[in-house]
Amino acid sequence: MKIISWNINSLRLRLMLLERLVITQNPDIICLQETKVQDVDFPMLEVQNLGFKFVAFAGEKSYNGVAILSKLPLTNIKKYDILDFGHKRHIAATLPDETIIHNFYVPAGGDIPDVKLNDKFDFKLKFIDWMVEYFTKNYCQNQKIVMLGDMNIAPLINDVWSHKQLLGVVSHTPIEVKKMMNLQASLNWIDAHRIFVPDSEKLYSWWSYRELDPFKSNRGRRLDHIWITPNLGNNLKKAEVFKDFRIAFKPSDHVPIGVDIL
DNA sequence: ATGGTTGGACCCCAA
Repeated sequence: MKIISWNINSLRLRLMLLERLVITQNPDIICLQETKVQDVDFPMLEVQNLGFKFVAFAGEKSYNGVAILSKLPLTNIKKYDILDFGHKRHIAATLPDETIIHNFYVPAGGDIPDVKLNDKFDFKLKFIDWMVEYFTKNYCQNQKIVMLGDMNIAPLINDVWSHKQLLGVVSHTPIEVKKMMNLQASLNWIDAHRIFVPDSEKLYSWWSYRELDPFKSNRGRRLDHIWITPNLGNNLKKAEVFKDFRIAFKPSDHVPIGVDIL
């Protein structure tokens, strides 16, 4: 089973790129963030024509929005309005083999890494706390969970182009990284991509639109993640980053990332 | 040290 996560930054604008992803990678499941489409305008026909019979989405006008596109039946679909901000940043569903998929779009957190000066940063930190509490309280033994999405945090030194220069930049500040480590510890989550790419190697999933030639300057960050519970560890066969999508025509600033799980 | 770009709505906000 191949599962892909992608912050698509407008689903309707990038249906052609989504089609390319489906044709080249043939995933069973695609989890999207920043769909930027309210539910009444969701391009259901287009998505079904790409082969996804089972679709779950939670969207709003202009901002946020998440979706799960699946070739396998989805049951027990859940959408949480985390911290009651009215933001569509979470959707979850259960697969036929009982594996649960949680798709998150964690708040970016604004520019100033200070909760007293910046409400958005406060929201981001509390959002991660909510995730920790949710998984701690709701986990049942032997449950298989895939938790993925745009976490908007690059936790490791080699998840950013310059650890030193980004220590004060929202996405790589010590306080966020600590929160993310708390979350990782909550269920002993496995960071799928770092099983295959050692911590000593640079690995990115996002490059700013403000770079003229993103791969030349290569000032990337790994903001997108796929984590699995330890009981899925032996089933994890591959983890990929589809870098080419960053230099496609009209790209998202994030590229799709994927895992193969038996 | 600063500004650079994009998407979607509206005359700017969030990223």
